[in-house]
Amino acid sequence: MSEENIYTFENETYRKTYWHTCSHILAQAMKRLHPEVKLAIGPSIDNGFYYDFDTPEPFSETQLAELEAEMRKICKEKLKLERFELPRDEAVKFMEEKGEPYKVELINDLPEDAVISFYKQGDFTDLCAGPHVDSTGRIKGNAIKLTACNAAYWRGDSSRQTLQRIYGVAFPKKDELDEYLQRIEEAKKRDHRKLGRELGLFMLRDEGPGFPFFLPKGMVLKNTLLDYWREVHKKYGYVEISTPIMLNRQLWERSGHWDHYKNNMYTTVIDEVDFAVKPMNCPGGMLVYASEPHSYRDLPLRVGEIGLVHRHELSGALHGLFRVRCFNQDDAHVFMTREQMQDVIQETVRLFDEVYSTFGLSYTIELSTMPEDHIGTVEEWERNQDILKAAITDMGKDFVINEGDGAFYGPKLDFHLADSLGRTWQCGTIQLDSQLPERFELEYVGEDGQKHRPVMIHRVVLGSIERFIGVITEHFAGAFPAWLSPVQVKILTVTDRANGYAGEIAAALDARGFRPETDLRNEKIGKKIREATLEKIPYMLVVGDRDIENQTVSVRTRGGEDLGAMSLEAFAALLEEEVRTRTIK
RNA sequence: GCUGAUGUGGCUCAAUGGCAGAGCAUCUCACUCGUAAUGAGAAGGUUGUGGGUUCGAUUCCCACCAUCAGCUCCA
Repeated sequence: MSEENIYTFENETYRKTYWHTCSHILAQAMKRLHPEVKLAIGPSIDNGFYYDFDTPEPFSETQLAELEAEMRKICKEKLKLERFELPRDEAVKFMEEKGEPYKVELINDLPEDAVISFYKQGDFTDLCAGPHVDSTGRIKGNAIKLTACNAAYWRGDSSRQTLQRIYGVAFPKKDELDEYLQRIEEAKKRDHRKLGRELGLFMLRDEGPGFPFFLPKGMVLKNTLLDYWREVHKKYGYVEISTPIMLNRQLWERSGHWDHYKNNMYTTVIDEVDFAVKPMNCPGGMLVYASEPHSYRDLPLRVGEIGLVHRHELSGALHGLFRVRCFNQDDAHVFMTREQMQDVIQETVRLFDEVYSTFGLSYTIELSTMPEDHIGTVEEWERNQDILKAAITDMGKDFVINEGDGAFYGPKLDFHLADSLGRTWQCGTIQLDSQLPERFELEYVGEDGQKHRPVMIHRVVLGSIERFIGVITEHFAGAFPAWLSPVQVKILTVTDRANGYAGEIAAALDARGFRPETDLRNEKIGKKIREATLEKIPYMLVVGDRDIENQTVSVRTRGGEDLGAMSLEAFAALLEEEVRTRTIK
């Protein structure tokens, strides 16, 4: 294989190495221009690289441009990257002499047996495990772009000092960099916050930060989504309940939420009793289960709830519909025997697959394990983690482990979907829980006539309905499939002589359960088409004298395709089929 | 919550220490038109909120609120 082929960006390992070297070049440029700045750490990341620096002031755009220029210079200098190792005490001394306290801390925290390696390029040396490309000349200087400078905590710990993180991207060719930047620009156009306003789906106001308002069209979308949700869940044997939005403190103490999450809960006092607005639906669900005796014959018992929950998220974390303080969870609790656990988990994953594929969404799975702050024994946790792992492994699914990120009551499988910029958002989750049944003393009567304790899963597919709407808005760039589209057909009149006919068409479509709208304005047809297209309405029916005479509608799609004149019957059949099969176009 | 940036009609964006402007949207009038923007006119603003500096603040300063990017968090 030739060298050209080894050093290809298609190869993820090489790409990461390339970016890693870029971060060292950035640090070297920084040291040349600002010798007083302390170095922290600079890895490659999924889509580029960054380096954290300790400096009192953030870097201005001008300074970033200067750094970029210096980086280009370093690339041209073709400095060899040379690796060497030092014993721990010498490594510490080396970095102390260089006046790099962060590096000293990193070295000191390395495990006893760690190999402590450095990379030297010209006059610059950095602590680094590597690997790196062999020379700074490998890096294409004019395809490097420093994209942002933002604050980040030293070692990700919010109680420690704030560093300045400089982000960058780099490619082997200038064209590829331009293409990448172009793609980011394009992606911004499908931002659900922008589309949400343009399409009249939802709004956010200063009067209620993090509390979204749904507008008429957004409400149609939401309700259509919920209709679909109910249809799927009915098929999988779920029943639906609704539990109160506020419950007393005693209940939250019993569930453990008061101890673990009080700071994120909205509370109030009613008749001198503390109440909390629910941040989760489960305690209410426990009460429903416990309200009557259950037989093993009833299990697994699948109980769904579209529950409105409130959580006091940090102001800085709010983000359109992706991160809000009040949202609807498509929650469900499945109560079962221990023997049923694997089957129920797999059945749930199949349900997830069915739902996500309806939207053409792909996901990644994370298995989150026992957090420090947990209830239940370690053995119980490990047993439950193993069950989750076995269930998805058996289905041939890949997953990554997210150590210590489980819910306080149990391990979970999280299903992440990506937004327009490739940022991933947790939507679905399956949480295995044997703690709450214990705390709420849930029981069922077994075949043996004795009382037993069930186990349960907490699960959401869409996650937060609000977040899911945000995700699919970006996924479809606002051009929802016809079955979901708030307006499915817009009837556009050529002249006002067609207004009556347009009204009849609309009424006929409405009677068949479609969602039509008319545009009877005294405007040119070109303008009406343009606006309906921008509204991303799947079908436009142009009606004029000719159509009245022939009793037809002239069909155009939002994609600009002219399907020609056809009878209303023919069009309705076409749309009906598309809606029935939930076709994605 | 932390660091930084931003906040001007419904929307997108100008401008200035001295009368706040455009396009789109809205309303009115004319045009009755066949597949991505017809023309003319009108109306619409205490420049996020509250203080301060100044003869005068939308502009400069401070605080707060919200938004944006990132960090942290996300049961």
